[in-house]
Amino acid sequence: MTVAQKITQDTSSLSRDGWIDCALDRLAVDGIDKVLIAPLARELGVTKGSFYWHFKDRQDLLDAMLTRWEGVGTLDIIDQVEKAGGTADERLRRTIELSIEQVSVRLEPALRQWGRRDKKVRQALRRVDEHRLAFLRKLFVQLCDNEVEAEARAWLLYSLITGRHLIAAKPAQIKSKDLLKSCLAVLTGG
Amino acid sequence: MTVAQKITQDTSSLSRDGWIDCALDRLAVDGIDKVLIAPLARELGVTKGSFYWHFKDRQDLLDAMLTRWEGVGTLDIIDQVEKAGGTADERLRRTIELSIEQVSVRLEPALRQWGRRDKKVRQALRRVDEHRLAFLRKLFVQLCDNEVEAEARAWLLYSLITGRHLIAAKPAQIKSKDLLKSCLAVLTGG
DNA sequence: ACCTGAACACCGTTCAAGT
DNA sequence: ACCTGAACACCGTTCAAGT
Repeated sequence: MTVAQKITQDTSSLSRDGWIDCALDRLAVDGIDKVLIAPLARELGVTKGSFYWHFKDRQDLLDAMLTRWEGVGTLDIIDQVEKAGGTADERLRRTIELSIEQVSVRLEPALRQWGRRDKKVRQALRRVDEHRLAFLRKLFVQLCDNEVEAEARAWLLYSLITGRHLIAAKPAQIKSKDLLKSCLAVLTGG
Repeated sequence: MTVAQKITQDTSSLSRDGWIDCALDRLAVDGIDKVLIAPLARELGVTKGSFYWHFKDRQDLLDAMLTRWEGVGTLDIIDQVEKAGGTADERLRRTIELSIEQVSVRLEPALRQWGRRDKKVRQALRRVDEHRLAFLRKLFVQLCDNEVEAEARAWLLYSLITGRHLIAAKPAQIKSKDLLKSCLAVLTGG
């Protein structure tokens, strides 16, 4: 590959990435059905026709979005926690702290809803969920020394982390920001 | 109101209900953004124009769908459990059994995702979620005699009930159908 | 290589016209 | 009272034509 070709390709792939970035923002805010070519084109200052140079069709863009999501920002938390080390208890506390700080609070629920209709998305989610659940299970096994109980605790905590934003109520006895901590205390102290 | 007027109104409201039924089915299967007038009209065998006799616009249909959802099928489980009576432990077990049997497994997650974008939907969900969480909290208080801990347990269980369908993994140590039961055992046995 | 512009089918909305 | 049919704006997709 010549330098000219490489530069050209980099530019082209930057342009593709531009569409993907824009589309992921839209997914996080409005859901997959609002990821529309015409509005994205307006936002990027080009015509819709130009989209079809970079992508075969709308599905091609959706596939690229999924690949991007699975490639970055899904394994960060586990890596960070493992690198920091500590006891199982400390690792669990660090995990929920990082879950709260996490930026993709809006992206992941949108992706989960998308996954209810799209098999490829479901499969990508399954890989991520299994990895995270295995991590949590491993930590709970060290605390309760029982595989079945550890699995139940892992599912309870992971359901709370992933599902709490879909529950519209506010806790009555606990401050919202302390909810995860109080729940973890129940799961580790029991 | 004359009988003729009543009959006319009933027919009209049946027709409105026909659109709403159809739309709720579509919501459950494909999400709110696939609740489109033209496809619904085709399914009902009328033109799109007729839609605008029964509804002001698409938003009017969405509002009617929400009202219908909040009116029916949200308080059933709690009513059934309370009517059957029993200890707090028995009531919790009945609650999760009925949650598993529940038909609206697909409708409610779709509605929750819709709620992330629509304030009215979020408010309706909040009323339902608060009612259900208060019910669970009340039962857990009888078991652990601690308001904060009861709240944490209620959130853990409710997150699992509402959020488990969005997690794409399958439990490794537990059969899928026993997951809720095993998790409840952790929450009541601790 | 990358983009424009026009074309076509489809959906939301309106409204005059039918029965 | 209830529906049709045509109209218009908007989005997905294609493709010939530009640079």
